[in-house]
Amino acid sequence: MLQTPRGTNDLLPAEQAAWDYVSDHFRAICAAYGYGEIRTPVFEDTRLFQRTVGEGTDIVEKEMYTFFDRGGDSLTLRPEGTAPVVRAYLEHGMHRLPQPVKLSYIASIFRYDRPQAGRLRQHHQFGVEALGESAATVDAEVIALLLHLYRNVGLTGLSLQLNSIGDAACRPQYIEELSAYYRSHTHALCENCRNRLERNPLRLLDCKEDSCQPFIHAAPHTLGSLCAACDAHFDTLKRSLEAMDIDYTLNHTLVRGLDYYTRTVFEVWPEAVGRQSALGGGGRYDGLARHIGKRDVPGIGFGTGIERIILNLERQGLASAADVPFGVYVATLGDNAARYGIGLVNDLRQRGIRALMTYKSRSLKAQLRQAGNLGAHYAVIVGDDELEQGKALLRDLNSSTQELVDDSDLAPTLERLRAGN
RNA sequence: GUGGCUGUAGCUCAACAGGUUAGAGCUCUGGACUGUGGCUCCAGCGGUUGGGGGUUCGAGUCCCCUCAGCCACCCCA
Repeated sequence: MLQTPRGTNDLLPAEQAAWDYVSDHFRAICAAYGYGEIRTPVFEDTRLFQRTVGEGTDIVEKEMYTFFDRGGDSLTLRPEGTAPVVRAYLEHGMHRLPQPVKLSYIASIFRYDRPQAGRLRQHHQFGVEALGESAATVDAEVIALLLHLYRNVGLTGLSLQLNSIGDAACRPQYIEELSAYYRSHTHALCENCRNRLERNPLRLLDCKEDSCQPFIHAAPHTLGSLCAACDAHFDTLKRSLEAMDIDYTLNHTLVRGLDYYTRTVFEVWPEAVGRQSALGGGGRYDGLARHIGKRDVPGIGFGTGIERIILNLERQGLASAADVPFGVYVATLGDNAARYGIGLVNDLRQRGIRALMTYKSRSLKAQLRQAGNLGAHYAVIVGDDELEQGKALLRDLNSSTQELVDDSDLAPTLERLRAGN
């Protein structure tokens, strides 16, 4: 039996309601904040991600779905949402638009990873990017939008983890400081950390190894070595968040996995016990555009996992059931009535009414049972008797009452009933 | 990529210490009620016990491999 590739899922009609629910909220909030939706290709030139995400990262090193097309070009299934949007901004000359340009997206993301609950090889993200403005008030807006989304869909008990990792002016010095500190303790570090020290020192702060925790605690903080400009930027961000009554937790170990981040970095975590997977995260990436084009474009954005939002809603017991749309079931008896029924159903559908009927000859009992199962509100019952009189029985399936209605009144009556539903 | 747990109808689960044709509930279909749903009762459909190999007279049950899901790690969404 063939099945979905590992780490991928079918989204069935019954599960669609939850997706629509969160997607509708996301789109409404984006509209309120002035973010326009953008769609970029599912695959891009492999170099886009190599240059922006960073050669030393897990994504580029071992998680990308990369392939050569028939023309010999190396393409990669989108492993994250930001780089393609920045690419589109540059490609379409959006620097001529009023800045910042605020874009939102709903996109599939692909990463070759070992699957687990809430961790898939193809997952989906809501994301937002504000491009062309470096003011920290934009950072605050982006964070507010994300938390607004979580609040509106009903997620509670979340914590905003916040940090600033500096920029080109001060980060190199910090990394030097951090490396120097760690080099003095090399002998006591785990093997992984010894590698990090060489390859990606910032990630030393991410280590979960017990024996490394004391070093993380004692290590110099990024916040302690920010340059004046970054310090002021972070200060404005904090004050802006406070102005919106947004609580945050300063987390000096939060450095994010991708190389392109500068200054602001943040994640939102579910409150649940143990180390949970982040619901969403993002940050500022003022150096990213340079890797793609000739222009410097400051930017800030977030990505948040749709499957994880829904998973957490379910864990909170907030499964959203689909509303059953107004519907009519046309039950017929006999060949003549069946033909009449096909015409009636067709007419109702042209009017936008959900109309259903059986595809083969079945007992009236079976047809009404199916009408109930399909969630129809009304049944139209037509047999030879009704056909002769030019009438049909209109049955209210909730109240179990029915009346004889003129054929010509049927559709208008149902339209009226739908309006009142 | 590492370690561990799990895997029986569409769903939720049974099946003594290996022993005849692997059961039940729900769902679906039909009937009791030849033109009136939901309740009840009856019946039917539905499984190469995730897949492959091995041990054995005999494997859902034991062993190996493999696939998938889950948990922890890794990492993040």
